[in-house]
Amino acid sequence: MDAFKQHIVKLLKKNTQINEDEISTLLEVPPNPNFGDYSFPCFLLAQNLKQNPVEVASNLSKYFLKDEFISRVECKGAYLNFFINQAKLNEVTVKEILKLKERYGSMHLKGKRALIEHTSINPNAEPHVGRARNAFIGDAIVRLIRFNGYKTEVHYYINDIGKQIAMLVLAANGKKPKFHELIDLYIEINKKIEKNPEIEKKVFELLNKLEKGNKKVKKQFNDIVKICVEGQNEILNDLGIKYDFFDYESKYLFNKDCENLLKELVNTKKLFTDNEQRQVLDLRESLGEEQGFFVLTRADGTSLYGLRDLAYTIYKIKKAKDRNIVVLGEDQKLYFTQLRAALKLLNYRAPEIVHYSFVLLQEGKMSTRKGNVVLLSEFMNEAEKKARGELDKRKNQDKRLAKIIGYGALKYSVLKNSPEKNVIFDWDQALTFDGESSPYIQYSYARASSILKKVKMDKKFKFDLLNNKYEIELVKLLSNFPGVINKASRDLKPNYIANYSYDLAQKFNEFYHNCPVIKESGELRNTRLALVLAFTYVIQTSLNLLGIEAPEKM
RNA sequence: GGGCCUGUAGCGCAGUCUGGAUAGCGCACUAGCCUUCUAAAUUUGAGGAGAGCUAGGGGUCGCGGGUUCAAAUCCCGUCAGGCCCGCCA
Repeated sequence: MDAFKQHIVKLLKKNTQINEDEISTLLEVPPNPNFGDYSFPCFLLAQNLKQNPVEVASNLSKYFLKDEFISRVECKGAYLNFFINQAKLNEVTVKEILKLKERYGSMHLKGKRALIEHTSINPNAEPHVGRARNAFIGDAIVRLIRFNGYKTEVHYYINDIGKQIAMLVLAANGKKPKFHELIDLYIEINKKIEKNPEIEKKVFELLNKLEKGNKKVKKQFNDIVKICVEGQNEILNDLGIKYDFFDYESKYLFNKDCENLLKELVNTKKLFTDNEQRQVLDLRESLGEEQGFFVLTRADGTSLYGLRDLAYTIYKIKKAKDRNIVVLGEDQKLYFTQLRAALKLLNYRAPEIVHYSFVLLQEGKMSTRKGNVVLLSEFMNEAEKKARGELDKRKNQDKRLAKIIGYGALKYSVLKNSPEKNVIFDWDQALTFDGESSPYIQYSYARASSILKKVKMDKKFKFDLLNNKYEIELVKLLSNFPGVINKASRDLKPNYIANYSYDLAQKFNEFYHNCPVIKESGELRNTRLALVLAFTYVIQTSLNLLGIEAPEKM
């Protein structure tokens, strides 16, 4: 509807002497379609003119005539309501979609490059559903910016030298555990350490040997990390989530990056050694007394996570030409502002950040250490099982379909929520197949596909025939898609797309119910078929952007 | 103690950035419809299934104040939940 809005803005500018940007923000979509498609509130203008707003609206309305884009203008109270030429919108929208197909809605950027790091789960056990939130959001963002034309590389950061790995090395005791056994080992060793803190000393001994380059210890760490990374990746791949680069934290420990970085930081004059012999960056200028200290090394000079991550982030900044994005949990908010401030001292532009809040359980927080988690693999199995059950009821034998539907439901239940909201995990809600869920959306696509398979479309359209409220609302929503993509990409919020795709599916189902296609004939049938086809492109695109497949039959 | 995020119907959410005309949606609940083209069932009727449609009930937009012609939306305060605050990652 952009062309229509621009047109109205121009007309208003001519007649009010207000500048375009201001008109554009004032111009709104009325709450009720009976009030038109666009509405201009005259309160501000009335204030400037020192006149009654209702009179201003009524005077202004005289200047607007019917034209190619506008069918009529009405005033209602202090509002000037514009009704657009629906036949024109139908034609512009449907033709555009049929021309661009699955590219419709893209921002069509050229020659841009983006880097995104997401998931980056600690390699200590199987991921739980809380961690999956990072992967789903990250993957959806990757799909979104790729769709918009960016050449995109996806990174996964592996904290392969942490305390947790040392604990697992100790727990494994020279054996090579299977991936699914790691979580129990991890819980067990945590319990042991809690009972007997002496064991923790051994953990630090291992870490120390590792940092000094002890080959045997290095290999033990590698073995555990490898099992973990492979296991995690298998699960994520099964969900259709892929990475281009796996970046190992150890690389930044063993190469000279951290050392060089410290030298660079000396030049900022903000680096000091505290009275416990740690190297600390003073960020009080931007972050205040409470949170202004960013500790980079231990007393013995070995690096802390912050320093290694700073080195890694700079490496990414140098690779990312246009957009550099990272997805992190809400627990890292303060940490990230420190990182950002440190980068600023060095004149680097910090990555764009997407924070998400934690998934909680009814009984409280999830903790891998304590073992009170819902594992992602468990969630996936349940989702597939439920979908299988539904398919059996319908005597559908398609093997892949259970995953498409089950995993779709699971991803959708995570992605539909705004990332900053805490979510309390609930099996029934997470696995719902009705209402606001991905099977509902997929179903609408399947219905539309089925129509298209049964009849052939002639390209004899007559767009003014799409004139009942179901058709009109469907076209309008389709025409909003590029705007939704734009916003989602600006704010890095896949939930906008999730919410949109549900609205669209709902509008289609209303249309489906009220507007027969196959039963009709001639131009009406053809034009409706074109609308159905346009719908399938858009709904498929939006599902794909969430990492959800759209099946033609279900 | 300090900082950031969240609070909208019994439950789960959208709307808050960019203030605007009766606060939307889903689940659950009540009453209908089913006609297409997904699936299943039936094919006279009746009934069943459904991830389908329509309508209905249900709201102090956490609470208090302020700004404004106009506040769920902006500002201040307050309460509740989540996250963080120097050798974890």
